[in-house]
Amino acid sequence: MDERYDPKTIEPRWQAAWEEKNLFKVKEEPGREKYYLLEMFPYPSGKIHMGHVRNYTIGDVVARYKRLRGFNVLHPMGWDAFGMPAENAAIANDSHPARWTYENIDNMRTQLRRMGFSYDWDREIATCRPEYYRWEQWLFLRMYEKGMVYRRESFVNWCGSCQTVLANEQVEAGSCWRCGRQVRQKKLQQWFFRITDYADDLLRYCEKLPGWPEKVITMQKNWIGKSFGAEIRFPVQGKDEVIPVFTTRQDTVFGATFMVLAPEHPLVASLSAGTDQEAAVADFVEKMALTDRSSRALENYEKEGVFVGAFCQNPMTGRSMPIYTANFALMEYGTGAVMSVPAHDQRDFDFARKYDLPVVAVVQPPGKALDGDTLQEAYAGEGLMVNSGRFDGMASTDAKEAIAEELEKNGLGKKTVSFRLRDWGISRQRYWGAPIPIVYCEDCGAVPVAEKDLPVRLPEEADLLEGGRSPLPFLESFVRTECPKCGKAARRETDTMDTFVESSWYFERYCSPRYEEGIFEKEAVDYWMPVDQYIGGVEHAILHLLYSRYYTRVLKDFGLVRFKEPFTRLLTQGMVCKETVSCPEHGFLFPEEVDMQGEGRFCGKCGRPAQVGRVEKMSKSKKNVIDPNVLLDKYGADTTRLFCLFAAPPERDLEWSEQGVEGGYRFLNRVWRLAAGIMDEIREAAPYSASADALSGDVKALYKKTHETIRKVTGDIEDRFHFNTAISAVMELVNAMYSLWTDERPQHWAQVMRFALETAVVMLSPIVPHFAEELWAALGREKSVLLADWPVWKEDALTKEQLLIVVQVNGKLRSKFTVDAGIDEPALKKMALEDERVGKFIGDKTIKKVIVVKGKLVNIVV
RNA sequence: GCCUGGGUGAUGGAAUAGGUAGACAUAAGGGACUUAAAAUCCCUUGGCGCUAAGUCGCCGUGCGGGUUCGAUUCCCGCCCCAGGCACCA
Repeated sequence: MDERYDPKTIEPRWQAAWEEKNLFKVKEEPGREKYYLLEMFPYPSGKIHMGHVRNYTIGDVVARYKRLRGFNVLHPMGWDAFGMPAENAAIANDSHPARWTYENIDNMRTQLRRMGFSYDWDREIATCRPEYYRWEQWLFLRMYEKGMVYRRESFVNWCGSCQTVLANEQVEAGSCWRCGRQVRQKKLQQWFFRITDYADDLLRYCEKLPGWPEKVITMQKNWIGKSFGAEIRFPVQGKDEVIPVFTTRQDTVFGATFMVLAPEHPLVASLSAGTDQEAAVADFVEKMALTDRSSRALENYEKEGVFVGAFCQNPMTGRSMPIYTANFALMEYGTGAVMSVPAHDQRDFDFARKYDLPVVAVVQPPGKALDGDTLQEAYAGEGLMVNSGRFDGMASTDAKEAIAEELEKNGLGKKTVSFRLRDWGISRQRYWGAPIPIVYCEDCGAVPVAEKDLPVRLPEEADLLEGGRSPLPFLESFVRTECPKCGKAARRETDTMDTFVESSWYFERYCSPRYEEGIFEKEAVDYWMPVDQYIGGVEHAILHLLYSRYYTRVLKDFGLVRFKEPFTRLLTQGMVCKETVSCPEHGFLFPEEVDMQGEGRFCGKCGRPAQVGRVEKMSKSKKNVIDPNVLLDKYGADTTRLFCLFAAPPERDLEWSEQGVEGGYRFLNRVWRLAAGIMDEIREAAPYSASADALSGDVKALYKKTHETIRKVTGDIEDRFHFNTAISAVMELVNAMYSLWTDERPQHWAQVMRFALETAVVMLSPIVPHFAEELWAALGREKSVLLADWPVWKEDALTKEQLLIVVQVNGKLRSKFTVDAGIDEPALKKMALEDERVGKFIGDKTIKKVIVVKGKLVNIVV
């Protein structure tokens, strides 16, 4: 073998060899146990970043490990290829979203190949291809038939000068990010998936995802947000109208002194019509329409509202309650109307004090009398009922139940639950997405496209219009069609689907990515799914994962899959972080713009001292990024992979460190030097596999250490994915081999060294695959290390003849000694008590108790 | 405000079931090799104190309590950092 470790020559060679022998290509093998390992597929933004490198390295290690354990491993990769950045880039570069996307895919695929990941590239998919999204459209039609999709009016952020919708992150301080014009809320007809029908099921199954991180489960639960309460009906005075409200505090209904409606509530306009409040209400509603949602939801947003000019009646007290419309009421939650109980809700309290509305306390904390007129803040806790008619004196928790019953009995309301989760709006007034397969006919209305006419192709010849507007509504060749029902001239839907739809089922498509007869091949999905291990960033903990869980339920309802939960185990890896460096004049600096002089940092542009800022997530805007290509050029893929795994356990944040990378590179060189140095002597030796008893001294110790390392590494990878400690265990083994690499050649030296080295190579192979292949071949192995077996430790090689015993006095470490493993408890106790150093601490005190932990420790209590 | 993590040497991190705190690595220092440097190999390195030498003493896992023979680990209260949600009635 070569004297020098040279990743530049060995890495491309092994990548080519794997590809040539199709080593990562898999198919269903019904008799063999499968393992589906999936990493979240990337958006093809142009370049792989360190976050991808880390995510896919973790996944690749698990995939390769499971393969060595004998599993039939599915490990695919593809592209989440629709979405807005392609449109923005197309405008910026005067290009086309399709061209931009496909070029990026080619570029990123090349980068991923350079990393040596074990993907079955034959299964690659790009969601922007019609062969993919046609099945999304097909499922949309099935869902439409079943009423799982519907259309209604909903608000979007709208820029009047760009004539386009804006995503929330494109609204900057209430104005369009591109032209600066004030954004307004515009009502549009949009398509929705009825995800709320599954809210309860999605919530209930949160308890049945033991392989998911606790924090993701709680995030999902909170997002679904189930709350128990009651719907109460408030009649409007002098009109034949009723305002239903949802409340979780029906026990406080006697304290409801006014009503608040969301500005978008239909009754706001109708109730104020003809009153002297009409103009004021209209102004207020218009003002709210100009305020974008995100700033309306800000914490210290001042509560404001106007009286709508009408009153309703508290069904329990008969009290006349003024009706207001206010900014803090949300149309999307509950019924869009709030019964306001200022004494027991802080928002209502703030509002009541501002507009001088009556405050009536109806729940009193234990041993305290509340007075609505002098109250300083709302009391939201439990207590005793007062001012509540026949419920007075009852505990408020009991009153909740009793009042709900009373309301139900009198037809004034009922117990109910409400969810925070809303239906999933999937319409995007955008070009670069999957067309929604609907046609609008003057006579028949919205009509689904016939199945035989799928896919509805996105016309790639279209160019974006000024301001980034979608060209689809203006593209006659696309829009003009015939009604599938009556054949008359009709117009196509020009909205496209939210890209979260594509990513909600791609993992199922991977099972049979080229299948043309249906959304997927039943046998393939039945064999591979569900995903055994899913790995990705925590930023997708809510939406992507919730949508995928929902979509899988829909597929199950259609009998297309047999399971409800797509991902058995989930790992959310931490972020990749780095310190920021900024210059007082030039702002944030890229690492290559910083001059390092010892500890000092200077701006590469003006030479002034630069500020070293906090360690933060790598991002282009903070310029604290490292280009993986630079690492690949300098150190190679194996070192890059090793660093990502060694510097931190996967779920924690990883702090970039050039020295850490150097350290990884140094370790590989160290192993290489050892292997090259002893290769001639061990090449012909058979790896030692007989009993440890036939060995002695350091050779025996190394043999045992090797078995211990196998156990440690296997446990770390199998149970916890703690690659950092697995690697450190191999480092220890290598250090042990170094200390045996002297001029001495005791008996069995070559066999044991070979065994240790070979074991280390196999265990390192998931982590640094090219490196491992090279050493494996140098050891004379003809087949790829991918086809090797994961090493197995021998229990009898782990047994120790000598044990280190720790002696404590009153819990403090005072002495240690080694004993024969066979020693019995009384003898051990005796040895501990007779120990000289222990004696010093016992002195003439009386021994109260002696605790013996077998094989480990003796604690003497005096 | 609510919910989740987390806080351990100079640094990244280890301690898997309550049992030797600091594995492994980085950085630093020393030595060997070299004309020299780099690379490499070996050694030292939590803090304080004492010593001729240490299998020496004391302190030490954010802070304050508790449980226990024994707590980085379990319980209670608090502080700080990161992430998520946030007028959800």
